[in-house]
Amino acid sequence: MSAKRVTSHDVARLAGVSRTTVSVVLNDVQEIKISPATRQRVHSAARMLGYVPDAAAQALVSGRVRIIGLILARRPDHISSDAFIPQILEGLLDTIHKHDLRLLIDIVDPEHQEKAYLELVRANRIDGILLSGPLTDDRALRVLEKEGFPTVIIGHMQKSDLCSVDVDNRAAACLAVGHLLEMGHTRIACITNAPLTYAAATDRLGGYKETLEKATITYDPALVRYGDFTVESGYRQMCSLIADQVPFTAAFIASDTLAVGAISAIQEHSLHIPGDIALVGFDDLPAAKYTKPPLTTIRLPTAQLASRACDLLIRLMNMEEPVNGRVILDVELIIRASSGPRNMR
Amino acid sequence: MSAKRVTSHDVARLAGVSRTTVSVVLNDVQEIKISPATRQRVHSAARMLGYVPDAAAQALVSGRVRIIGLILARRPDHISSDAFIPQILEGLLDTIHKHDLRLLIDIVDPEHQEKAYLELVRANRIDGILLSGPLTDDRALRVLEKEGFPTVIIGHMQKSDLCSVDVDNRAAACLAVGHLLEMGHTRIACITNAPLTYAAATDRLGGYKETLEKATITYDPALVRYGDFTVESGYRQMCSLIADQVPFTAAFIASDTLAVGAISAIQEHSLHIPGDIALVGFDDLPAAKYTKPPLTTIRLPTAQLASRACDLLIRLMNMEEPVNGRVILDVELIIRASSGPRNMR
DNA sequence: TTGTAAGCGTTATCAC
DNA sequence: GTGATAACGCTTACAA
Repeated sequence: MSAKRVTSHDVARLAGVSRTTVSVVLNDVQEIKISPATRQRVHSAARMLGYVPDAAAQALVSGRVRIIGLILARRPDHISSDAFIPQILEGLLDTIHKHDLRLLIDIVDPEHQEKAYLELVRANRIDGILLSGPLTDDRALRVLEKEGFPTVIIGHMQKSDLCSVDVDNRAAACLAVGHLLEMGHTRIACITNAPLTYAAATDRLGGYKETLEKATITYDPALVRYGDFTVESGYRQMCSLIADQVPFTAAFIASDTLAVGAISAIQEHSLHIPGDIALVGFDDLPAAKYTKPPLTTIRLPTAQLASRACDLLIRLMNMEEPVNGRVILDVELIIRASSGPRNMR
Repeated sequence: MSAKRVTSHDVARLAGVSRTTVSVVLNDVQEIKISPATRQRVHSAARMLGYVPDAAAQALVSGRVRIIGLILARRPDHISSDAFIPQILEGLLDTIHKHDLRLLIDIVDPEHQEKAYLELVRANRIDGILLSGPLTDDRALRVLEKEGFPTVIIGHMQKSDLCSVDVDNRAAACLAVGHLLEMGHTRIACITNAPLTYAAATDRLGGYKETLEKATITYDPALVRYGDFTVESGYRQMCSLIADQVPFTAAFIASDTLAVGAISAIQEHSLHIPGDIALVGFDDLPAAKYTKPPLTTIRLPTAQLASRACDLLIRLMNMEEPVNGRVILDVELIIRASSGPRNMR
């Protein structure tokens, strides 16, 4: 069936040297001087045979597998439409390739994340973990933290000293709502991206409240709805807002996904965006540019988040104590047509 | 730093047995009878110590790493907005988990795919390969084919006997264009999803031509444009079609991504969809449901494609010669508002 | 400078 | 039934 494996032994024999020499030459060990001639012979023998060292053998002896584990905590029914996953991958792959690492990916249900990654670690399948998603601070994670296993969170986790790379969701929400204030709106509704058990949802709602307070606008719970990740929930909650007849001229939708649903709801009620209701979303998903009208939103630097997290992780893996275990990246307000000035009717 | 690794030795000692017994018990080797009492002792010792066998050691001795490699051939600048990636992952993960496998993912530039996966194979990092994307039939791939390394293509590759799971792009295009014919259109434009060097693009264009021919409509090259994966190219090519003033009342856009751009172009020219130009897309991306108007399109069973490919691969890995090396899955025409009947002006 | 030998943690083959 | 012992392919002291 498949051709017999080429081992360092074969290379050694062809080059007329010992396996040690092969290893030394190919790993470019500086301490040991090898004559250029031998070096050359080894290299060409290796190339000729198409020799690639066995990863398992290397791992067994070195204790490192050169694989990073990316654990995505996602609800199973939301994976297929998760626009962040490709962005995270994009951010990761450059760095990973540059360091000659590989990426092992696993998606776990946030409800039962527990052992998924602990087993990866225990089996020595990965040298470090990148975590993304709505994480609960579970036992497994605390074990890793205590053991000092290289771990970086893309996003945030409460009550944890693990390294993380995140945006300031609260400040970002302030930016979004502040923009609506500037456009002259004072009755601003809010639909959260998720239930408040999710930290990001709480933070974004917190930013919303804070901005209103600063502008001495009383917080009105009647203008707030709680979303649930999906387009449908955006649609539903916007319908609910409109149906309640509590007047508002703008809305901060803490997720573009939900905003798409909200737009649909608004237009079904024959209301105009931004004339009747101005909209600001959150995330700047690829789709945001192509909604009708294009959606003003907060751009999340997802790829950079991932790439910075990866850098941090690699430093942890190399035992260089990271200078800064908590990185906060800036977001950007992307102004498009959905957030026009208040309609002067 | 991190706690010392728990080995089978530790488990053996705690259970008061030999390492062999530990291995036999934990791997549930049927041929060797172990007394229930010892069995029990081993299990509880393992659980107590949190023992997980070292993957590298297992791999070294068994020759299998229990990892599947997913190679995505993608242009680097298109990764972040590739809506297929999450769908593929979704299709894969169930099967992978069920078989206690892991997923190693790598994204390679289609231009320089060559060695990326060959090295993974040579280093024994993966037991099988899943390939997705516009593949060129490169040398590396032919080597793997000759060696009989378990490989399955999600999609299609010309001149290759590798296993694959795909849709019939030509038939799918026929479905799309046929629908437009049924709606009374006879002047139907076409924008391909990609340059014709990509097999899927050729096939879809072929289906377009075939359907017209069957309806005895002469193929008019002036109505055909060649897209290039991006929203922008969809926009540009639709502008070009409109600018040329060759009359048409409908268009088959062989990718939803491009269709989004095309919609934008049409509306910028103050034309109405479907009144002035009816549209059918291809792929049924998550966004298709939320364009304005919602996009009629061909639903690609991406997740199933991936999951079937994974099944096939696992059978290959287990040396069970697959019954059927070429699987073709059905597509579905999703009729939404963008493909209304011809405007009776 | 190069080769010899030990050991990484597991599984598999045997005697016991 | 159970326990030594030999592989798997590599790296790395250490010896030559």
